[in-house]
Order: sequence, then structure tokens, then C-alpha cells
Amino acid sequence: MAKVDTSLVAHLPLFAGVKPDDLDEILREARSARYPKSTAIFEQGADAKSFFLLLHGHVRAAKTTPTGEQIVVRYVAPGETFGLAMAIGTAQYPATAMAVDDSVVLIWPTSAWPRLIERFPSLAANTMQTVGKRLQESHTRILEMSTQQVEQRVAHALLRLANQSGKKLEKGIEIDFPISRQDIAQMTGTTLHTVSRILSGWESQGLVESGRQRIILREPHRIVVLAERNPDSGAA
Amino acid sequence: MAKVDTSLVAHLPLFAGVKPDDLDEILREARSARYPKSTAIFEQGADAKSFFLLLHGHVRAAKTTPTGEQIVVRYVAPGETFGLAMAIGTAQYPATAMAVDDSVVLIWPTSAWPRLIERFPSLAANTMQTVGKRLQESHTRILEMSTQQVEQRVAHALLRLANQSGKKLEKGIEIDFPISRQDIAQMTGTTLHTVSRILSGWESQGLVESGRQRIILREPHRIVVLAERNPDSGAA
DNA sequence: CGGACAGTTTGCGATAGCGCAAAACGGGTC
DNA sequence: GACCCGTTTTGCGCTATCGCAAACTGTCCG
Repeated sequence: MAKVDTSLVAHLPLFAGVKPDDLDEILREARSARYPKSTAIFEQGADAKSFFLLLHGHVRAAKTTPTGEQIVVRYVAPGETFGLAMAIGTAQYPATAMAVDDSVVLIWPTSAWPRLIERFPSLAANTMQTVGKRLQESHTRILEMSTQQVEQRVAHALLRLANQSGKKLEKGIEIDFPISRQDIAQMTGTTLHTVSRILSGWESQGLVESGRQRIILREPHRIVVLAERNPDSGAA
Repeated sequence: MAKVDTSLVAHLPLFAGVKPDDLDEILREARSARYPKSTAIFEQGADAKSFFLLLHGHVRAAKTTPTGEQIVVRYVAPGETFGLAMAIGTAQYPATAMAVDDSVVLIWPTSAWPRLIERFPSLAANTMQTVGKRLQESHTRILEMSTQQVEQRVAHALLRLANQSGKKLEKGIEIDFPISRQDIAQMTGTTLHTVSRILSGWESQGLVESGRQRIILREPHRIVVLAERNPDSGAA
């Protein structure tokens, strides 16, 4: 098993307050693995044998209903953890994780968690913060779904993606991994058709430039305006 | 300050794995307070000076948008904690808490938290579980809002309330605190008008009996069916 | 180079649920 | 016992969004 360079991960929030030597010890318990694009990392409902830290690539966490509909819970960016089922006291993964790009992850066995947090309390504290932040994001999402219309929700979703995984280029900000209209629909609680119509509209106004699983925000500022505008105060 | 009887709270999940003597020490750091019906316990955005454990009554946690719309994040039942901002690393409360019934709470100063979890690690672990559970509930709610129609969401919301705070009586299960159509609307992402229409419909079918801020589920089982039915497989 | 296919666009009805408005209904108060 | 106020009910028109269907397009593959 290849040794993981501590300098690559030392700055991550997860390891804030952990001493270099300790970090070394923590990393020794992990192995790394590569998941090619479009492969599943774990499935919803499967026993949570491991938890993960994403090093490279992008991972989509999605939840499926009994009737087969899906929603995207979140996109994981490099440096973030996922599959933390055990930390929150669940024996099975509550969602499915899939690499949307060729991805490299660190993997710890779930069984190592209790020992790790006992030896390194900041790990527990940092994880708590992470989970807390996700909880607040969920509440924000619920708030948006309750009070905003689809166009605003899509605007917010794209801005968040751009913020989290945007690649700056001359033309604007490009979302740095393949994402389809369907994916955006599943993030915002709508249908791919509606998303397509909205993006078409924006494209003709020069707000975005988009193609097959590719979106560039050309005028982020104007999209912010869209996201925040009160529906009934709009143009004629 | 009146001393809190440890036997009243020892069985709570929050204190699982805490020794009686330790529990005593933990409780010594808390004070208790009474909030009459309809009084605010803390406001969204205010500095998180304290965290709370509900002993009696019911508390509604709600989030308000910049434009004044509200959603109900959750109803707190006796034995549950709320206002855990500091645990999740936030200096301000992300929501407003209001007593919906005369309520009694235990209050710890936020500043006590770091010391408490250091001395009693199970507190931290238990809190992590709680937060994790809430995160999953949020995801479930998002899933429902994305894939189900209003009637099903209302059914789910009422079943959850009945489960959490239902009082069994001969006629059925009564939700044990005052709750308006508006409240239910804010839990399900719809309007009070739509909730009213739905409940009227159910009432005429004998599924519920309801009045001013009062709801009794007369036929929980049939409501479960409603909650789960696939929209397009319904009656003619 | 010619499919074949997944993803995207677009048109066109259908409709669930909203928004407004007005009326009816408790339930507590003086 | 009359009154007042917050809650609930209900009617009615409107529209944002869905759902289906069909055409289109960029990409990968042989």
C-alpha cells in the first residue's frame, strides 16, 4: 500500500488541530483507492464498512425512493469526507455514492473510528462541525424548496456548485465536473425538462454557456440577482 | 436555583453512558426555566449563549427568510435538546425557538460545552448521533418535497407528529400540542389554504377529526396508506 | 465514416396547487 | 351575553410546472 503524503492533507479542516505525527498515525490506518468515472463507491442500504476522504475527482451522493426516484444529496469535492454513517450512528449507508469523475479516495475501516476519535478528539470535533454544517445546508435547501420557485432554486444550485467546484476561466466560471440537466433537476426538486428550459432561456440571454454535461456561468453576478429576486418584483 | 432530580433525565439518550455521579455534576451546571405558551426562547441570528434540554411542553424551531416567510424546522418534544449551535460550530442560532405550550427547559451556558464534552465524552458521542439523525431526517424531508405531492407530505408530517407527540385516546391519536394549518403548511412546503382543504377532505372521509389548532387522527392506518400511495395508482 | 446512444431541446396540453377574497367559525373576554 | 380576534373554510380564476412525445445533437465506438 502506497504511503499517503501528509503534506497533501494536513491543511484540511478534518485534520485541524491534529499534530503532524498524529496525522501520520491516522493516515497509516487508511488505504487509498481509485474509482473510475461512473463507478459506485458504495450503495444505499449497504453495510457501512468504511468511511472516505476524497482526494481527487468528484463524487455524487444520491438517495433513492422505494419507487425509484432519485435526489442528489450533495456533490463531494476534494478534501471533503463522505460515507460517515458510523459517526452518526447508522450501520448502513443512507445514500449511494458514485464517482462522477475519475476519483481517488482515502478509505478507513469503520471499525477504526472509535479508536481514532478517542486518541484524537479534534477529529471528533471537526467531524461534528462538518455534520452540523451539512445540517444547516439541508435546512437552507428545505427553506428554498418551500419558498422559492424553480428558476431561483436552479440559480442557487449552480452558484453553490460554482463556488464549491468552479474553475475560473476567461469566459466565466465552469463547473468542474460532468453534470447533466437531470442531475440539476435532482438537486432542486424539479424535472430535467424544466431545467433544460431554464438553461436555454439563460443561454439566450448570455447568462450561461452550456452543453452536454457542461455548464459555464458567464455572468455570475446576474445569476446572483436572479437567485435573490423576489418573484413578484420581476420584469414586465 | 432548584436542584434538578437526576432520575428525571437519567434515561434520556443524551445521557446514555453517563454515570449517575457524573450526571449530577452535569446538571449542576444547568439552570431551569419556564417559558409560557407563545414566548420566544431564542431568536434566529442571536448570539448562542445557551443550549437547552426540553423537560416539559413543546417547542417549535422555525427559520425565517429575508422576505419574511417561515418554515418550521422541527417540533421539539420533551427529552430532546435544542439550540445546539455551538456544538455544530455556529456562534448564532440558525433558527427561532418558541414555546408552543407552557414549557420547562434546562439551560446550560454555551461556554460550559467544551468542558463538558472533555470530561464526559459520551455526551459528545450522543450529541453527534442526535445531529446525525436530524441530518438524515432533513434528507428524508427533502426527498419527500422533491418526489411527493402535497397530500402525501401532509400525511407524513401528521404521522410523524403523532409518533413523536401523539396522545392515545379512544377516538384515535391526538397531537398533543396546539398546531395550526399554517404550521403544518410550513412543515410541508405548502399554504394553509391547501392544508385546510386536505384536512377538510379527510374529515369528511372520517380519517381525522380536527378543530382549532387541534388534530386527532381517527384512522392512522388509512393515513399511512395515503402517505405511501403512488399518486397515479389512486382511485378513479 | 456511419451508426448508436445518451443527453438535450422544444412543443403542447393537463393540472396541482397557489393567491386572493370573502365568509363562517370558535373561544376567550369584559 | 355580546363582542372581538385569530383560525379555518371555501369559491374561483390563474399559472408555474409537469408529463408526454417527438425531434435534435454531440460523442463515443467499431
